[in-house]
Amino acid sequence: MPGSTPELTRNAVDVLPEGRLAEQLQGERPLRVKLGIDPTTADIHLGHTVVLGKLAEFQAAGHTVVLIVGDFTARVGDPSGRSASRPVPTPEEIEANATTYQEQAFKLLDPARTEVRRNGEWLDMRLDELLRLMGTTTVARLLERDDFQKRMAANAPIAAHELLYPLLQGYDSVAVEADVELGGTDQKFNLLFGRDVQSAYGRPQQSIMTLPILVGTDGVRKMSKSLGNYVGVTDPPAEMFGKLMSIPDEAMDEYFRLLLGEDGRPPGPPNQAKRELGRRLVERFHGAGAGAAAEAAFDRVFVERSVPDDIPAVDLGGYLGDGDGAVHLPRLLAGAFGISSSEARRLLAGGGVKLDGEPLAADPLDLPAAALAGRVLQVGKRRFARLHAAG
RNA sequence: GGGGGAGUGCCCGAGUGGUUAAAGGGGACUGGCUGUAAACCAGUUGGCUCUGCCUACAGAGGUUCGAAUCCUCUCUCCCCCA
Repeated sequence: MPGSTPELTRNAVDVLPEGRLAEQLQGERPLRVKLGIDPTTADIHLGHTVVLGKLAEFQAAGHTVVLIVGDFTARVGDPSGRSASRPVPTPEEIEANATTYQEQAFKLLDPARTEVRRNGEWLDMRLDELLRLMGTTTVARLLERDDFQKRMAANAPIAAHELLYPLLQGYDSVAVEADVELGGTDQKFNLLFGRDVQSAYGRPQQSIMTLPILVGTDGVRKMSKSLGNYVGVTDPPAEMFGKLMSIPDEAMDEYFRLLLGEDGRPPGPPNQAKRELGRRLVERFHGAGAGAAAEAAFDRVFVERSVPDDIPAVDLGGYLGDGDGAVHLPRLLAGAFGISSSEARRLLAGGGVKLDGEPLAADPLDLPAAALAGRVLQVGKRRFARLHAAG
């Protein structure tokens, strides 16, 4: 099969066992390359796309991608990198997420060369089958992983079912006859464990490849929805561009390398490089032309300090006081921006609220609707609302 | 099953009867500077019909003029023994 080892292993951290992938690539048969994603949150973010991008490379080389949507494993919760058991999403949430995941994954993957499977197909097994699966390993093996060692050292709980996670993920590999499995570096234990499960079931063992974990927009912690430092692949262009502009300079090299396949960030002023990063990633997810448009919109707001094109409209009608035609600002701000009215008061007092670009005093908390209608209310640098007269 | 320890605001963590909406740190937000970077400076960080009121220190009840702090029961977690 085509696809040279050096190309396909670019950016990889571990490719194990040594030399195995190269052998597999010598074969005649397209490889079955597996990735499992648990639909525990609604969005795929750029961090996931590091691995998805690698899968796309395998596809381009003629191999088959097996994307496993972990509708069943989502109920267990992957302990990887976790210092606590995670909250379990409801079946409805899992189902909703599972659907959008496929859509989002196809922003990078070729649907024609992707086999999408849900692991509920085979993991919802009889107890005797589960016992057989559990019998393939030992408690010591399951506990030897780092995250558990840390939890034990910290006296943090480990739920019994969490122990099963690697077995279940490994069984996925048996079920789909995976030749290769990809994952983040935090998946190394699970991926290697899959090999043991495969061999216990008399199947050929997969090789594994781990890829670096992308740092979030804060430049410190890994990108994750729950940490709020993520860029979602479905984020609107302006938001995506803006988030990318806010990453620390130090993170740029990594973004260029892992997301764009470059050797690092281009030379020149950091600001220019970051703009290029933003443009190119927006193009990738929103199509040609979207990048330049997002950049232009960004400049209007942050360089020219003017108001973005499409901002939400707020009808003053719902905020009028008792008959006197006055609008209570805290309530208006609360309704328009989804903050509490107490927070709105604080922002007013701190000079964080503007009307048509002019700071709004906290002194009169009630303003006549006539003084607000048609004007633009702004909180901080990036939250806007256009006010409309009642009616 | 027996014994011991612990549960505080977004997170960590101080506080063991009274000026405690609760020290300190982190994070976040706002303002300044700027490249929506970093660093730095300043402010804010429970809610509301906001010179006041309400809710809050796992939950419920109780003692007290007054409780996060004392008592009882419940729930959850950790450790040791079995």
